[in-house]
Amino acid sequence: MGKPTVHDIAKEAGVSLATVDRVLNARPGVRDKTIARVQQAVERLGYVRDTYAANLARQREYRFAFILPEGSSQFGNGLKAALQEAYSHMADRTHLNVVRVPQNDPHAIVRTLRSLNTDRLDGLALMVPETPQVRDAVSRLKDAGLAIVTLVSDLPNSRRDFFVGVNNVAAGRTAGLLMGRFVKRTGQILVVTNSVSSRDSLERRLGFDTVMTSDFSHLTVLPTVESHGDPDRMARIVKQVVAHRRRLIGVYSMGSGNTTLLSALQACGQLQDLIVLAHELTPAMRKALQNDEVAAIIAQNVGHLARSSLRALRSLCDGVPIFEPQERVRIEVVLRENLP
Amino acid sequence: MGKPTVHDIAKEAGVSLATVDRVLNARPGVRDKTIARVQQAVERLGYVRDTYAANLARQREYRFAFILPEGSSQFGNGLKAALQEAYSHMADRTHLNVVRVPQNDPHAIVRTLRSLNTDRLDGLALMVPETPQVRDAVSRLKDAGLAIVTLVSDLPNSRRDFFVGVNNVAAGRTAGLLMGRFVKRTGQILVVTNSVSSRDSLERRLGFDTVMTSDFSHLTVLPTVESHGDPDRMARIVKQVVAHRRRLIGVYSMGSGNTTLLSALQACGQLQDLIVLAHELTPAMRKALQNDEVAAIIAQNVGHLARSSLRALRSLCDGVPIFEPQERVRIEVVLRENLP
DNA sequence: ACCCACTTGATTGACGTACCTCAAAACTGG
DNA sequence: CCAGTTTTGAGGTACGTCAATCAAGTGGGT
Repeated sequence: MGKPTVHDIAKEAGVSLATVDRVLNARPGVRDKTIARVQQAVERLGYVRDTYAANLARQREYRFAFILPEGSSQFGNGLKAALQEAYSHMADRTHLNVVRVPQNDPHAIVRTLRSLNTDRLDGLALMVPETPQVRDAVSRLKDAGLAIVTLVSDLPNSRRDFFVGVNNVAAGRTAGLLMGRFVKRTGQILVVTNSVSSRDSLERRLGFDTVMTSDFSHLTVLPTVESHGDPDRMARIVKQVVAHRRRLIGVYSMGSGNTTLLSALQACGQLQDLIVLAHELTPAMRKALQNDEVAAIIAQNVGHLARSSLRALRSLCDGVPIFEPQERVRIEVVLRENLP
Repeated sequence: MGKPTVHDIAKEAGVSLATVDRVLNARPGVRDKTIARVQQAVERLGYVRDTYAANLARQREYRFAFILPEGSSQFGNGLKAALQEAYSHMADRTHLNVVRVPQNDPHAIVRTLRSLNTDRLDGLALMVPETPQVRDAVSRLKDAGLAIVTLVSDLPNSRRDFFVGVNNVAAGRTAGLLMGRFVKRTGQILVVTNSVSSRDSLERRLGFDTVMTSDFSHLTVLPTVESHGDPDRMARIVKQVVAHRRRLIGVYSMGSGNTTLLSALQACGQLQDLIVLAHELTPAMRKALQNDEVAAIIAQNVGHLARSSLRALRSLCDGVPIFEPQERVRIEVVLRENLP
C-alpha cells in the first residue's frame, strides 16, 4: 500500500476529486459539513500532500532575498559563500538575491528594506542590528505577505516568523565557562568588541559575566572596550591595557575584528601565556587556532545557517511546519583538534 | 527563463524526446554519435534532471535497512529515536527497517547481514564493529546492488559507498586537548572503555595519546582499562585505581558505560576535583554535565547522523552526488553551557 | 412554482519525467 | 540495390497535484 492520494481521500469522503481539491487548497464554495467530511477522511487515511508534486503542478517559484552585513566582515563573506553553495545544491525553483548593507548604518538598512519589491518576493532572511525602524520595516513586509526569518541576530519583538541562529547569552556563557576552565592562574580578563550597541555583543557579555561571577569569582573581568571597527584604536587599547594590567591572563573577543586584536597582542609580545577566546570561525581564526594563538572559537556553522534559513523560508512559503531539530543551530566549541 | 527540461535538450540536440530519454536513462539502441550530441546539449544548457518529477513518474520507492547496536546502549536508543524522527519528516516514498544486533556478537551481525533480502532493499546503513566477515558480507550486499553507508564506526577497507560519522582519531585528540587544558595540576589520567577491540575506542585512544605526549607530557596517562560492559568490574577497577593512584586528576571514558563509571567514582568520593571527559550525549551525561560531574562531552549529533545517513542513501540510490558539506558530521564539544 | 445563489461533480490540461509501442527512417553487408 | 538490422521519431499513458471550466444538483425566499 502506497501513501494515500487525493483520489483515496475522495473515495473515503464520498465526494469528488474537485471537492477534495477545493478543501485542501482552501478554495471557496464548499459547505462546512463537506469540509469536515473531507478533513476526517484526511485524518483517517493519514494523507499528507506530496509537496513536490504540488509544486510541480503549481509551477511554484520561490523568490528569496537575503540581507547580509557588508564589507570587511569575514563572517559575512563566509555566510554569503555558504549561501551560494547551499543554493547551488538546493535550488529547485528558487531565486536568490543577496543584498549586503553596512551594519553600522541603520538608515541604509531601513532604506534597503523599504526598497524591496514585495510583489516579486516570497521570503526574506535578514541579519541586521535591532532598531525600532527595522522592526517597523519588518512589520510592513510581513503585511505584504512575505515569509521572514532572522539570521544570526534575532529581532525578538518583531513579526519575524523564525530565527535561525544561536542563543547568544548561552554562547557568552560558554565562553565564560571555557575561560574559567582554561586559565591556570588568577588574574584579569579583557573583553573587547566592535560595538556594545549590537544585540549579539550585549547578550554575549551578559552570559559571559553571569558565569564568571557565579563560577569564577576569583577572576577579574575588565569593562568591555570597544574598537568601533578601527584597527588603530584597537591597537592603542590593547597596548594600554597590557601596560597597566600586569596580571592579564585572558582576552575574550565578542565581535568581529579578531585579526586586528591578534596582531595588536602579538605586537605587545603578550600572546604566549594568554587564553584568547573569540567568536566565529573565519580563515584567520582557523590559522590562529592551529598556531595556538587562540585557545578556542565559539562558532556557529555558516553552512548550517545558510541551509537552515533556506529550508525555513521554503517551509514557511509552503505553509508546512518547520522541522525544528534540523534547524536548531548549535553553539560549537572549535579547538585546534576538532577544526571542521 | 526556467530551468531547461528534456524538451529543451531535444530541441538543442536536434533529436526527438524519445532519444533524449533513451540517452538520459542509458537505454540501448542509440548510436554513439547521437549519445554524444545529446550529452553536449545537456552540457550546454546545464540541464539537471528534476529528481522529484522523475521519482514521481517512476513510482520510486526507497527501501532502507539500518543495523544498529542493541540493548543497553543509550547511544543506540538515541540514534534509533533520532532516526524515527528524521524518517517521519523526510519519508516521501521511503520504507525504513531498523534492526538491532548485539555489538559484541560478530556472528550474529554477519547472520543478520546474510539474512537481508536484497531484492526488497535499496540501501543499507550499518553501525557495526569491523571484522573480515562483516567486510565480506558488505561486499556481497554491494554485489547485489545495494547502496551502503557506514554509520558512526567506519569500515575503511570495505566496499561501502559513504561514511557518516566523525573522525575518531580527531575526537580522541580533542579529548586530549581538553584534558590537558582543563586539569589545573599535574598527575595521572585514567582511561576506561568497554572494549579496546572496537575500532572507535582504538582510534580515540590513539588520538588522545598523541596529543597528551606531544603537548602535555607532564601528565601521566595510565593504560586503558576495559570494563567489558560489566558494571561490577567497572566499580572494582575504579576502586583499585583510586586507592593506588593518589595523584589521579582526570578520567577519560572512550566508550559507553559512562553511567556506571560515574557512580563508581561517586562511591569513591572522587568526583569533586576530577576532570571527567566522555563521549556521546546521553540523558545521563546531560545530567552529569549540569551537575558538574563531567567537564565536557565529545559528541556527535544523533539527529544529524540520522538525517545524513538517510540523505546519503537517497543520493546514492538516485545516482546523484552527495552534498558533502551538509553530511560532514562535526565533533562537538558539549559543556554545561552549550547543551543543545 | 420559479428564480437565484450556493454547492458539487465531471472533465480537462498542465507540470517534468519515465517507459512503452509502432512505424518510419537510416544504415549495413552482400 | 535489396533485404535485414539498427536507430530514430511520434505519440500515448502515467505519476500526484493544481487550477479551471461547465453542467447539474440543492435549497430558500417569494
